[in-house]
Amino acid sequence: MNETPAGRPTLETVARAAGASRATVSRVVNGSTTVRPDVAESIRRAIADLGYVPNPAARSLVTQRTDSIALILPESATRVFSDDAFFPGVIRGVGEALEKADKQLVLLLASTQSSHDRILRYVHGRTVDGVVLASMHGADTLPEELRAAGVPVVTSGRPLGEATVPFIDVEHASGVEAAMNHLVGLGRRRIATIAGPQDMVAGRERLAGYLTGLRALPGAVPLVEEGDFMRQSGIDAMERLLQRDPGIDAVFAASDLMADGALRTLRRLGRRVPDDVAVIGFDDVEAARFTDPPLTTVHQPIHEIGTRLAEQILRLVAGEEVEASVVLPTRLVIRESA
Amino acid sequence: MNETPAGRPTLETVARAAGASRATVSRVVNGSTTVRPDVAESIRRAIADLGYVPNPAARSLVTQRTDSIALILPESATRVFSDDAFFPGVIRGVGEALEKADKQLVLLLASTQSSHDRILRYVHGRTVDGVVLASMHGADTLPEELRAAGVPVVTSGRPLGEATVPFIDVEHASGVEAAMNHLVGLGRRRIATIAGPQDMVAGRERLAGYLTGLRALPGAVPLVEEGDFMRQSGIDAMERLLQRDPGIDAVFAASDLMADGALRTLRRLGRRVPDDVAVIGFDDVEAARFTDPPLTTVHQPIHEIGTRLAEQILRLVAGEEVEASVVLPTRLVIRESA
DNA sequence: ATGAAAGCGCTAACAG
DNA sequence: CTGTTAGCGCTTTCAT
Repeated sequence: MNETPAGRPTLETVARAAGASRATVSRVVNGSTTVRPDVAESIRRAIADLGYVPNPAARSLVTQRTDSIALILPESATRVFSDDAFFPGVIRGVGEALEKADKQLVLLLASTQSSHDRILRYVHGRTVDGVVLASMHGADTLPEELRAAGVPVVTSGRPLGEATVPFIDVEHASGVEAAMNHLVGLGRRRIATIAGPQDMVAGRERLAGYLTGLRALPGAVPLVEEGDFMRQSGIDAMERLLQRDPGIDAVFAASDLMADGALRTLRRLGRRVPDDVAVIGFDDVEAARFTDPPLTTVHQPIHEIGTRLAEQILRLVAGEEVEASVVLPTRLVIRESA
Repeated sequence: MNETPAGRPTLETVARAAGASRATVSRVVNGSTTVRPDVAESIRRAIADLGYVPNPAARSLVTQRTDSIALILPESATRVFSDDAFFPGVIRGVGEALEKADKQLVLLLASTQSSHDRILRYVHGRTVDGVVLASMHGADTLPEELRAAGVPVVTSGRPLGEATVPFIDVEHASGVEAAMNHLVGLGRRRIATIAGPQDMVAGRERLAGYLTGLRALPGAVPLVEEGDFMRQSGIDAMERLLQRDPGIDAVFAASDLMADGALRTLRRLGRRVPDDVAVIGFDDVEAARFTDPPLTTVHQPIHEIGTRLAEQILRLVAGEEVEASVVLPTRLVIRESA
């Protein structure tokens, strides 16, 4: 059922059909200009007639290129994957940009620790020309190992330690500070935060932004509970926050999902939003427009992160230099919750 | 910066270092048992010392296998991608199952029409051993074209027309019927539905389930508004529904996102859920547990769809037979909204 | 402008 | 159990 009677046509097949040599056909296939127009034309016809498609394996073997890029999503990423629009958005961004460059996207899900090795093997085998790493946790050794393997790498999110590879990130802290200023301007004085995991840069920097922003309020004490960026943790953290200080009049959550969770707890406990408590999130995912009330949030250009990642890795693969880092702006999107 | 001083080690390099022939080294690499233990051992050591990793291109060239599977997400899928947990869930399922089989996942995003051709070329080039197609729209010609190309294919979701390739789907209609029975049992008599797009099987079958379920209510007339599975369309459809019949006491939405939208409209218009209007969704995405009130919904095993898809394509690629279709059960998950 | 020839790194008969 | 020998399909000098 899978037998191809005559086998797929090869360069040789086309060459014979067109009365040319393999080399010339190869030139036509690769768009060389040094082929006589009429010859090129007859070769193109033969290609169409025979339905010839180049064999990428054979091509890679000699060119040492594969024209494909790996996107690695570590465990921490896939865990959040189920209810967060961030990674799907990045995937889309990277995918679309790569498609324009006629490169393939190979998705490597590093769900378990063992897949770490598998990925390294894979990359070592040079099945891809470059790697885009959606790194998240600080302890991640993958960026460095990949770099050591000699593969072009770019990561999403600044690494926690010293950055050894180029990365794309967004202005977490300044976005949060804008949110804090907004709250202060609204007259809020008891501002709490639901922070993200402190082993991720995004979690740390957003918390730093909160602390900085709080300085605009002389004498104000930080009120922090930590979550894991997901909804349930926002629900729980908000409860703890209210227990610690029932007089909270505003809360900044480090993700929209956690902010939504906070909204739920506030509603359950009879607090009106934004009248009693103002709430601001971070991410500006689609769902933030549909919470009740709609969420004021710090927007980050998710799709652009993807396209920039793609852009950078394509440059690196082409042997060009790239900036050590690109940090995209964030901005406050004001909706009814604050 | 990318120059490898000595070039990557090849079979030949290893063979010389271990004092064996290329063939024997190849045997060791591929786990053949017919190699003398001590020889195998010294070869393994040489492999480790040199950091040898097989070149997949060279291997594919001769074996005609690539050990990778493509997952194609058509335009309709990527559009929903931004706020729906369905495709991310399927990707995870497929990815994990493939990882266990030591196969790679190549993600092909068919965002535009032009990418249709690109994909076909890609598949024709045999860069992948098989294809998993997340087909959705009825008019989709891709399944048939891929089949014609002679590549093993399995699709997610029964095709609208005649099924020409094996597929995995869920019991849409019976799940909806269970939801309808539940509503009827609750004493609801004016049951409306927010249907999905009618050019998708999921949309059609869920509507069919509604119509069938309605028959339990003698004399009841269908009340249908169509959405696109996303939140905003649920908001809008619910408004139209209420305009057509303010006395509606229950609504079945063909997706959780649309059900959430309906919840919002109902709340805005002062209807209490479930007291005045009961609401049931479909999908059982994570977000359904966090709507207000939590959504009663028809559960479909998203992750399992992914693993089954992987299982099937691996079978096909291995030359084994597979069932023409696998239809997974759905079940009603009762929460506070109905 | 075109062809001949070499070879990318690997596997798979086939001998031995 | 191991080595020799052919290629897999393509690109790329190097001649012509």
